[in-house]
Amino acid sequence: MKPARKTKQAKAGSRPVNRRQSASEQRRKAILEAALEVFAAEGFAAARLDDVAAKAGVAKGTIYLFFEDKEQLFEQLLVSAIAPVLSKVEALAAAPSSSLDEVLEATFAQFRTEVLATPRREVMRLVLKEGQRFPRIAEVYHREAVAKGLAAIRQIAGKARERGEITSGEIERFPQLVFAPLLLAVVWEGLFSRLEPLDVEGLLAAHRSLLLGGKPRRRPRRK
Amino acid sequence: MKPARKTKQAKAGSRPVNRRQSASEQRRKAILEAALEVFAAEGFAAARLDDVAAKAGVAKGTIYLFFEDKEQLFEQLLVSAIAPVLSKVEALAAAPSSSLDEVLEATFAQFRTEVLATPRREVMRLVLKEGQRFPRIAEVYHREAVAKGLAAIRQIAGKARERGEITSGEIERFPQLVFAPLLLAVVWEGLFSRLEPLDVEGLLAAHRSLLLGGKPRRRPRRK
Amino acid sequence: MKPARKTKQAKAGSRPVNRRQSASEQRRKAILEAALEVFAAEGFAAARLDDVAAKAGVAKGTIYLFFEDKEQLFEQLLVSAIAPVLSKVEALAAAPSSSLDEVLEATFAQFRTEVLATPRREVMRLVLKEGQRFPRIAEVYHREAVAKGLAAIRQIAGKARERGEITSGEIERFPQLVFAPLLLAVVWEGLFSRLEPLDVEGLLAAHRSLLLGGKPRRRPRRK
Amino acid sequence: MKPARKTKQAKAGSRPVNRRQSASEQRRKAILEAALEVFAAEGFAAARLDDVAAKAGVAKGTIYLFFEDKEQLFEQLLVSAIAPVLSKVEALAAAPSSSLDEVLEATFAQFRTEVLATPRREVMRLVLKEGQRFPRIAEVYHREAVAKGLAAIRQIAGKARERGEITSGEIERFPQLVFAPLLLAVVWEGLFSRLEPLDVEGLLAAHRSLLLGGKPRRRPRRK
DNA sequence: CATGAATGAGCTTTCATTCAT
DNA sequence: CATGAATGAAAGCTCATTCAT
Repeated sequence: MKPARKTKQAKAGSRPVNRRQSASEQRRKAILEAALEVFAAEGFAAARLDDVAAKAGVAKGTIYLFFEDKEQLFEQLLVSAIAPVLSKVEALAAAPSSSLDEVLEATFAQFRTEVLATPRREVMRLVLKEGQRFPRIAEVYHREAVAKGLAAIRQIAGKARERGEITSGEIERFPQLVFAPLLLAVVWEGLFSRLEPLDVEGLLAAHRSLLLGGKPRRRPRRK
Repeated sequence: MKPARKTKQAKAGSRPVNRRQSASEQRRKAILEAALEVFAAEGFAAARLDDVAAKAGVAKGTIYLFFEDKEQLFEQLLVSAIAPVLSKVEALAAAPSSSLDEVLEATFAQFRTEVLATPRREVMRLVLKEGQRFPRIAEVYHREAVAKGLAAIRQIAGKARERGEITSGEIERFPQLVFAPLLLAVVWEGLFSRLEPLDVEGLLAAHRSLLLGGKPRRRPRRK
Repeated sequence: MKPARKTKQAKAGSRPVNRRQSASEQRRKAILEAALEVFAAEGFAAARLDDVAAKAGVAKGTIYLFFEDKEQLFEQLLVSAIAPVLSKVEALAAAPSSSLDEVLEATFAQFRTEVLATPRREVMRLVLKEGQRFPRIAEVYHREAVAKGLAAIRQIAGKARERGEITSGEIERFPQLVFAPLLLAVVWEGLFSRLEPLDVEGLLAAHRSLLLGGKPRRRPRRK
Repeated sequence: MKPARKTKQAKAGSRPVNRRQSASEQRRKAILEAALEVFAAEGFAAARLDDVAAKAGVAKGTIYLFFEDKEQLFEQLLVSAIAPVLSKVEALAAAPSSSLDEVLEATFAQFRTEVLATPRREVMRLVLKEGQRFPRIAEVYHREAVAKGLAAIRQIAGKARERGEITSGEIERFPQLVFAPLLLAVVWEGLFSRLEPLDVEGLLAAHRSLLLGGKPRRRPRRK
């Protein structure tokens, strides 16, 4: 709660103040980015703030101008990274006409490009790794990402059943089943891709096929 | 890899030697058990060998009679815990006649009773959490558990397809899809069950239904 | 010793300069006052210049416009606080006619109102606490306060002996004996008054009685 | 509460155990002695545990085997040093026949040899310096030393008055007056003896003289 | 002049590892 | 073999001091 973005003069638009603000904001961002890298590589306990500072190009003490302590840095890092995820998935859920297969394909594709291929995948891994020791993080992730994602899947599956695209209610009762292979992909890429690469696109296509009762309508584009 | 398991001569030796060995082996077991508890609760970096020693009822120095250092203890702990898992799954795979649904039900049930309900679930979580930082562990887990498990699933799915129980080859190409909800269950129980309990049995029943193309033959027993 | 008190031209200068000077002087005073509070509460080493700046209502950097560093601030604070004490005691010593008892009563009363009841008591405590680590402070205090005070006491006692009010030369040889209970009062109030309140007025009255050989002439006014 | 002097086998009197115990006790003593030196020289806040460890001839971590943290070390140091002071003064008070002057002379002499000339004088100074920031220390010092000392003085003065050696009740009402020059001596030697040596023996002799109404019976031995 | 963000040396504390007993 | 006291490197955090604005 220290550098509480003093918005005074925000309207006057005076350059120096803005420059200051954005410089401060840039520093904060740099620290968060560096922290994500280091925490992702080492885990919370083994991460050294020295490394974070070095990677961010600031002095050790500077971190403490923005964050109370190591734990706060960690939590704020994850919380701030988790929050903005939801919107797009919910947008997909709200999209009216598309078939279930199309929605799933779009969703899975988005997951691959927006999560698996970006630093966000590290955020997800960190939640997996440290969520048990940082209940607040597990809560936030559940509230902001998991609950909303599952609700969206339920909604999508409900519409699909109404349209007759699927018959059983399994997905509505256990929307986690739709997500499970995404989780597996994140974990696999972190642990085993070096030993046995995983064709995530193929995996998710096959998953869609299963979800639709073995009758996929669209072929996935091979890369 | 120093004190390389002087086990498995239990029957051959003279009594006093055996007693010594078994006393030593008990100590080793006690340390490994304590280590699993502590590592599971704290993660590798935050775990203190003081706590391991206290929980195991030995002096701190004793740990170093059995293990080179903290890292060796951790790796041997996981390696020794991973090894014995495989046999039963492979036995299931080899069982000739049963239907796919039956094999899956038995496998999932076994996973629930043998992994989810036992300390082995902590082993799996530790692999998830620390596998990236301990490539050797990821390797062992992949070789001993993942690869064998996937091979077994492939084999089972192959037989089922030959028998016409399923038509598509998705499962054979991506046996990970069969395993994904198990992974999800392990993760969910660690992170979210406090916030939103998960009916694992129901989840896995629904999963089986999906894998079979939406036509399950057996109803899961509700508890 | 850098910004050496540009005071005492208050009357001669042109107005704007004066206003500037007095604004600067006010800042300096504010810093010194804040510093006294903080140093008194925490001691030199534990005092934080952040707190001083906040209490003084200036930025941290401003302190360095007036003082070279923390140590200079501390020394100048004490030196400036010690200097002005002497005059009044010396005035008392010079007062010709009054009896020893009267002079002592006046002196002790003055000590109670001018030191014990004011922030100056903190100055004295700080000298006690930090004088050993800051020899310059001990020197200044000795030169400006102790030596002059003892000389005054000697002078007073000399006159009293000439007048026959006292017979022995103890006080002249050890004027510290006159001062000792004052010191004790300062220390006691800092450490023990919470546990066992001290009637300082009574103490000093009794002390006067002893100094006069057990024959006090005036009764102290009870408050 | 860590090294809780495990007295097991205390009776068996086996050498090794005793040696161990005394080795541990010696270490503890060494740390306490070193700590007294360092704290006395620097004050609590400025003292570095590195220095304490070096002076004690142990590693930094060793301090933490005996004391929870810096503050505990400081408090235990003072508390343990304060406790044993009382006995001798109380013994003097109980001594039946001696004249007040004799008792005072013995007491003051003892103070000079047992406090002023020993490290105990640093203990007293530390209480003066840090008692305000460590109320527990002020309490202990008040309870163990001050209160008992004052009670003893009161008792002695009472007997003296019964015997007609003194007439007034000042000392009984304010026994602090007897102690004040001792306090002054401790402070003076710490701050000013370099600038102006103090003949403590003479001071205390003169003080005795004043306390007795100006009629001392015994001449102090000049050194 | 005044500011306060930034710095980094320095301190306390922890804990894996060693080794005399 | 087993112990656990001792070690000291390493890490988190503070705060006097600086300097661009």
